[in-house]
Amino acid sequence: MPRAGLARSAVVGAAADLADEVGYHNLTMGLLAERLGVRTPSLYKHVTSLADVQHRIATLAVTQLDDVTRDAIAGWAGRQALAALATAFRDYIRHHPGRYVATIGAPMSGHDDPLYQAGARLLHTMTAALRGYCLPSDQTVHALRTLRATFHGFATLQAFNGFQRPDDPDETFHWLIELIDRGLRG
Amino acid sequence: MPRAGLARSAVVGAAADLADEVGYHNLTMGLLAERLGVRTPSLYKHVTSLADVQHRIATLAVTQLDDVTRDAIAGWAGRQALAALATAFRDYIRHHPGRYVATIGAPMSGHDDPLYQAGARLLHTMTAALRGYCLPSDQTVHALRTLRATFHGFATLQAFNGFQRPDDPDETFHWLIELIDRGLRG
DNA sequence: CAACCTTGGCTAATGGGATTAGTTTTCTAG
DNA sequence: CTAGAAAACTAATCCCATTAGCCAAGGTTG
Repeated sequence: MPRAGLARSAVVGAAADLADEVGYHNLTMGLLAERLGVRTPSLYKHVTSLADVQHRIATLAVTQLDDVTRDAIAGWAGRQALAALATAFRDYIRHHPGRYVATIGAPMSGHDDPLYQAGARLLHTMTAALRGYCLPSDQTVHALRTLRATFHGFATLQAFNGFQRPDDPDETFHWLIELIDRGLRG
Repeated sequence: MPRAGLARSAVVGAAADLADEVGYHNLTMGLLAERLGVRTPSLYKHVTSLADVQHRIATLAVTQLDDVTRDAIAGWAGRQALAALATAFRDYIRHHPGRYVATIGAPMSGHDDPLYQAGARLLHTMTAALRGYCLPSDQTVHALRTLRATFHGFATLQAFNGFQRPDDPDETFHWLIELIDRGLRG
């Protein structure tokens, strides 16, 4: 048998790609093995289970999400930063729907879980994006949660084709950003 | 064999209860059959598949969600209506986490799908809740989508235990309502 | 160079969940 | 009282995750 020369990162990367292509819930060990040119049980030399794969996809996604949002908000403040953050978020989800679904409700073992740490970094980035609004420190938590909830909700609706009417989702998106911007002042 | 005397609605009801108890993704045909005092294959006399059960749970959930929100906003307008709507939404999800998860990304076949129709009724109810803000008609769509996205996002984060910090989610919730209220004026 | 041993792949087998086929029992209408 | 529809049941199939146990590849070490 010629060796496939797999590395864990290659397995996770392929799994993430596959999740984006076929949908997170259709990602199966058999499919992943096929994509890697290997038999299903061989995967268990690199990952411990399907749940493990899913957890790693989630971690990858949150890490990448932090990267792109960090880039996006660089050099902006206030409403510009908010819009940049939201747009980066949405674009990532549009291009990586499977990865994104992996992050929804992904279980975390504790504070030393890489997924937790990636999440903490992302939260930190989002905090930076809000800096321009000069919120009182006791309100930052609420603002962050609001942002998370809003982006998440919008992304989910869009990802699952929740906008049935013909009206342009982009327009709604900008409308939403304006609303939050107004709300964060006042 | 004494007959269990099942009806489709009883099956779906038990499935919804079970989903709330054990978690949507742990709902299995075997578990459902056991709950109903019946063997697994017998269920197929009442529903066509697990996907069918899931779809029916989603429809039930959206219908009930419409009922409770409709009751909640009756007699209120403006910010009161908004708060009543949001609170009803959240309470329902808190009490019925499994049902709620069923609605996330539930596939719909078309405009004659009962799930679609329940969704349309709910949208109608939400429109009524916003009436007090006297929005220009071309903005109603955007406002509705924003509400949906926001509630959905908040509910998801709460359902999946997304609020890691010790700060009170209730406080965030009220903060969020204030923010939207401010945003809807202006 | 050759024995070695770790690594990564394979086949075969197990177990659980969904679903189908075919049979039997219970009601209910006539 | 009986026939036939409705609703259970048992047995069997298929798909997927996972485990057990075997084997080759290829670097390492004397």
